[in-house]
Amino acid sequence: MLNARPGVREETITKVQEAVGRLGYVRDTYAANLARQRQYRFVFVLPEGPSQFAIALEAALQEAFSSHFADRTVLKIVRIPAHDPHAIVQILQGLQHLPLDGVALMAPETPQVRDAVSRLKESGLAVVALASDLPNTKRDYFIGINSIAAGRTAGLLMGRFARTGGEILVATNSMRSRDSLERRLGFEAVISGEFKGLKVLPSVESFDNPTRMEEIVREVTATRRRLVGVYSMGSGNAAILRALRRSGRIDDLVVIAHELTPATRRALEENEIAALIAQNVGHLARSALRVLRNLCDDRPIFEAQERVRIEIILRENLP
Amino acid sequence: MLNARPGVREETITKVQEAVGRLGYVRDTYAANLARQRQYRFVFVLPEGPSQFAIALEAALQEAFSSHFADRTVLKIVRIPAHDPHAIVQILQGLQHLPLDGVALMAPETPQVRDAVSRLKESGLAVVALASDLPNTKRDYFIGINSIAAGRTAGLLMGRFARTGGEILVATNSMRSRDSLERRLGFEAVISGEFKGLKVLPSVESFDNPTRMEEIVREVTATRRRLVGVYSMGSGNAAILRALRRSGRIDDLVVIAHELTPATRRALEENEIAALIAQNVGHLARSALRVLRNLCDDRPIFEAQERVRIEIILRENLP
DNA sequence: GTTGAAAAGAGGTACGTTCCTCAGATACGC
DNA sequence: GCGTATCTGAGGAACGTACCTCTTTTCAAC
Repeated sequence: MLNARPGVREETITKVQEAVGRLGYVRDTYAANLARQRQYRFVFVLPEGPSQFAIALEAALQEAFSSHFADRTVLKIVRIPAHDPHAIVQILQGLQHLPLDGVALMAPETPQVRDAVSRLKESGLAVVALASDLPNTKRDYFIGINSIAAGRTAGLLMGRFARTGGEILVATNSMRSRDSLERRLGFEAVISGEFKGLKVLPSVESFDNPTRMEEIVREVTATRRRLVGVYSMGSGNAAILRALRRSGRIDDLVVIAHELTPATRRALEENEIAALIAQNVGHLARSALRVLRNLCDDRPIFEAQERVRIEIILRENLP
Repeated sequence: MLNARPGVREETITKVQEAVGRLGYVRDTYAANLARQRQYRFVFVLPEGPSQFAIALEAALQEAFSSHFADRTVLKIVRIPAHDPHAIVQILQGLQHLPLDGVALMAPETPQVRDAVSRLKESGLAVVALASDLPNTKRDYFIGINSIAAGRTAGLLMGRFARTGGEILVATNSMRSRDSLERRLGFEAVISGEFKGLKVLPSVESFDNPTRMEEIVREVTATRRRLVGVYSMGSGNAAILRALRRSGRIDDLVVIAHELTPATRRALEENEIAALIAQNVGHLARSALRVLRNLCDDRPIFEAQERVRIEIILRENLP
C-alpha cells in the first residue's frame, strides 16, 4: 500500500501519507527486503593484471560481505584488459543479458566504453563509475576522488617538502588517461602558482612497461642534476623506486606517489617516499555497494557519506 | 537451536554445526533481530559546552540514523561537564539504572571516572571509550586515534614544513589530559630525533580560558623572535589564531592544529594553518555504534574496519 | 521393569513487510 | 434497475529467524 501499486485512489494515498506523518512511521527496509526476497545482483568490472589496487578492492569487497554489510547481495567480479577498449565493450555487452541489477565499473574512458556504458544504462541497470570517472556517459554516479584536487594536494606537499628550488619529474603510465591528465593539471597549477622555484618537467610515460619506466627514470636522474622531486601519478611505483635507489639520489629527492600498496608502504617506512596520496579502498567498496543499492530501490543517495576523501599518508600515520 | 540454549546435547550441537558448515548457511542477522524484536539502547556521553567536536559527532550520529545505519537502535546523548569528575561520576552512576545495553564515553581519564566505568561494566553494559582512551579500566574497546602517533604525524609535518631552524610553540588546553601528554610526547620525539634545527618550547596551557590563551600566545610571539611554528594540540584554536593574526607573524609561522571545525577550516583555506590532524567523525560515530552492537550480541569485532585513521588535511584536500 | 524427572527436539506463532487473492464498491451501458 | 467490467481495499500467506510450548526420548534410581 505504501508502494506505488497501480490503482490506488488519490484520496486514499493522501490519507495514508497523512497517517504516516502523524504516527512517525518509518519503514523497516530490512523487513521489506525479507518479505520481498530482495536480492541485489551486482557486477564489479575491474582491470585485470596484477594491479594492487584491484587486489585491495577485491579484499575490501570480501570484507564487506564478511561484516554483513553486503547481505542480500550477490556479487561477481569481472576482469577486463584495461587497454583493449574492444574487449571491454564485448564484456560489457555480455552483461546485458545476465540477470543483473547494477554494475560498478573501473575502466579508462574511451568513446567505445562511453557507448557501452550508455547501453548498459538503457538496459535498465544501475551503473557507477569506480575510482576513475566516466563523464559524458549516462553513469548514475561516480565514486572516487577528484583527480585535479588529488594533483593539487600532491603539488602542495611537494612545494612545501622541497627545501630548495629545482626540477620535478612527473611519471605516469600513460598521459592518455584522463586521471593522469587531471592529476598533472592540478599538480602543475599549484607548483607554478605558489612555488616559483620549482619547475615541473614534461611527463614521462611507461606504457605498462616497467623496464621502460626504469630506464627513463635512470636517465633523468643521471642527467638532471637539479632534480629535487618525483611525482608518480599512477602505477609503476616499483620500477620508479628501483631506478631511484640505483641512482643513489633517492634520499635527497622528495618522492610523492599514489595509492597504498605493499611496495609504497615499504618505501614510506624506509623514508624513500615522503608522502602518499591515497583513497580508502574499503570506503570505495562500501560506497559502491551502498550507492548501487540505493539506485536500485531508487532511494536518495547521501552525498556526504559517499564522498571519498583524498588521504595523505606519511610514515607516521600509516594505517 | 543455533543459539546457546541451555540443555542441548554435545552431540547434537556438533551435528548441527557440521550441517551448518556443509550447507554454507549464514544466519540472517536482521531476520533474527526482527524475530527477537531486538532493540539496542545506547547512551553517548559527550563533553558539554560549545565543543565543535561534540557537535560534529552529534551530527554524524544523526546521519547514521537517517541512513538506516542505526536501525533498531535507540540513542540518548548525555552531556557532561568535562572538568568535574564528581559530576561525571554521578551521571555515569545514573546510567546504571536505566534500561540500557551500552555506553560510548568521551571523558578525560581520572581515577573517579575509571572507577565509574568499571562499575558500568560490572552492571553488564557494553562500554566503549570514544576519541579519548580510558586504559586501565574495564572498557571493552577504544575507538579513536593513537595520540602518540597523531603527535608524531604533526611532528613530521612540522619538521618538513619548517624551512629554517627555530622554536616551536606547543599549546593545549591542559597538559593534565592524557591525550595532550601523548601528543606532545610523539611530537617531540620526531622533532628531536629528526629535525635537529628545531626546538620545542615548553607547553603552554589555557585551562579552558580563551583570553588566557590569547594572552600567552601574544606574549610568546612578541618575545620569541626565533619562533617558526605553532602546534595546537587541543581546543582553543580560535583564540590561538586570533593572537597569531594580531602578531602579524602568522604568515611566517607553520601552524598545525587538530580537528576540522569551521574555524580551522577557514584558517586552512586562508593559508593560516598549514595542516590539520583530524579524525573522521562520521567514522567514529559509525564505529562506535557497530562495536557496541557487536559487543551486545557478543559477536567478534572487525578490527581493521574500526581502526580510525589519522587524517592529514591540507588546503587542497579539504573534504 | 517401572517410575519420574530432566533433557531433547518438534511444532507453532510472531516480528514488519510485500504481494497475491478475493470480495466489496463503483461506474457504465442498456 | 440490473448486469457487467473495472476499481479499490481488506485479508492472509510468506520471508528467515527466535522463542515458547508441548511431546518424546533418555537415563538414573528403585
